[in-house]
Formats: sequence, structure tokens, C-alpha cells
Amino acid sequence: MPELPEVEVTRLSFADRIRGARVTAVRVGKPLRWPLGVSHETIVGRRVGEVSRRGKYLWVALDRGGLLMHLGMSGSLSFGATTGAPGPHDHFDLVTARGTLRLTDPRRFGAVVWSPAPDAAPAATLLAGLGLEPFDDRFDGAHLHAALRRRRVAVKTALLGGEIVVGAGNIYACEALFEAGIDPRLRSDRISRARAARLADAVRSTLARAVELGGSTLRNFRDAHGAAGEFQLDAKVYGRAGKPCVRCGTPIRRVVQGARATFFCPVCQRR
DNA sequence: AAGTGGACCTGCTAGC
DNA sequence: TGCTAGCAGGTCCACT
Repeated sequence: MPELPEVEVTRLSFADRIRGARVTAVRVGKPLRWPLGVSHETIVGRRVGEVSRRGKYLWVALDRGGLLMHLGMSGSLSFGATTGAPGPHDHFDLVTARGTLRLTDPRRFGAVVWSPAPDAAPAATLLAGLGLEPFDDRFDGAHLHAALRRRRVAVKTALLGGEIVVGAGNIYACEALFEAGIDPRLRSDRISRARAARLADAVRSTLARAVELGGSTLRNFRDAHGAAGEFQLDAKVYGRAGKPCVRCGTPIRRVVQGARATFFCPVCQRR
């Protein structure tokens, strides 16, 4: 589920409220993608610091060490007063004096991993190889063009990989390519500098707009207040197979790339 | 070495 | 109405 906008919206919805809270208990449910990697006693008693984001990961700093969290495909975080016993999909609770940070994740592709520092193992290992943040000044047309030229995969696959730029998952990669007028099947090394510049702009503007709209809620995404996102109502191509292109009326096409669905307008998006 | 496909796990929905 | 196949926002790993 959660691509960069959903993760960022989640972060913004609880970071200020949890900062400074003392951890009083930790509860772990069914196994997530990786084990927590530390005993509960190591975490209890510590104070929560800043919550930051790298790609689709959140780093919840404690006064020593911290937790690297990922929402996988179906995860969401809530923060507030605990309301009753954990449900069948609530697999991690960080109980603090100000409320409980709870990870709910039906498919359990998400993760909560202890690390002594964000730039030490195991966090550093998981974050290694991530590309630039889309809002980093260094992510521009020249950078994207140079990086795309080194690959021979479809441009959509290159965006999804996250080794060039992080944050765009299946929804926003499709949307950004529509915005830039580029066929998602086009080989990455055949993209001109000018089109790469447009694509870089499109990636940034698409992700920024999605953050403003609170992310996309397709099934179950909620921020830590429980609010749904509204970007899905604004999607031009994602999930719109067979429906008319908002720009030209041509039916939106659905193809499969790397076992993922890709949506695009065959007229507005050119090779 | 880069590219591709399978694996992880559960729930929902479209279609028969 | 009820069952089932197919599909879902991510990423790691093994294999070619």
C-alpha cells in the first residue's frame, strides 16, 4: 500500500504527539517480515525522539537507538489511547505514557526492527541502496537522465526499483508517467534529457500533491489519526483500465510489467 | 552484472 | 447465495 505519500502523511500525523513520550511497554503479535531483534527490556524506559522518513521507511528515534518501521503492502500506524485488546491484525504496540503507537498489517509484509542507530546495522543494511529522496535538490532531470541511461529496463520498472529515486510505488509511478507523457514500457536508456527532466518534475509534483491530499486510500490506509486519504479520487490512470483518459478520452490500458499492473493512456503517453 | 520471476501472507471482489 | 480464482499500495532473494 503505502508509498512515500502515505508514509509521510502517517509520520506527520503522529510525530509531534509522540515526541518526548516515555516507552512503558512493548507488545509483539504475529511475526512480521523480520524479527524485532531486541528484548523488550531494551526498549522500555526509553524516551521517543524525532520520527523521520527515508523512502518508505520510518525511523522512530529513541534516546538511544530506535525502531525502523515499514508498512509493507497493507500496513498502517495508529497513535492514541488504546481502545481494548489488539485485533487479529495488530502486530506491534509501542506503549507510551502518551498513547500507543500500533502497527496494523493484515498481510504482514511490514516490519519493525530495532537498530542502535539509523546508520548502523541492521537499519543501514535495509536502507543501503536506496536512491535519492524526490525532494532532494540533487534529484533533477540531469540526475534522472544519467541514472536511466545506465539501465535497460522499462522506465516504469526503473522508477519502481527505488535505486534511482525513492518513494514512487505502483500508483505514483503510473501517475507520474502519465503526467510526463511517457509510455511506461519505454526502455529507460532511450529517454531524452528533456523527457527525463519532465519526468523528474512529474515524480516530485505527483508525490507532493498526494501528500497534500493525505495519500491514497484504496482499501485500508489510514493515517495515525484514522483519517483516509483522497488522492485515489484524483488518479488519472491508476485503477482506471477501460475508462476514458481524462485528457483525450481514449480508454486507459492495463498491461503487466514485472508482475505488477501498469495503467497508461496509449495516446497521451508516447514511446 | 543486470534483469526477471517467485516468494512472503491475508482479505476482498468479480465472476461463475 | 456461495465458492473460487485472481488480484492487491513492497521488497528481498535466487536464478539466468
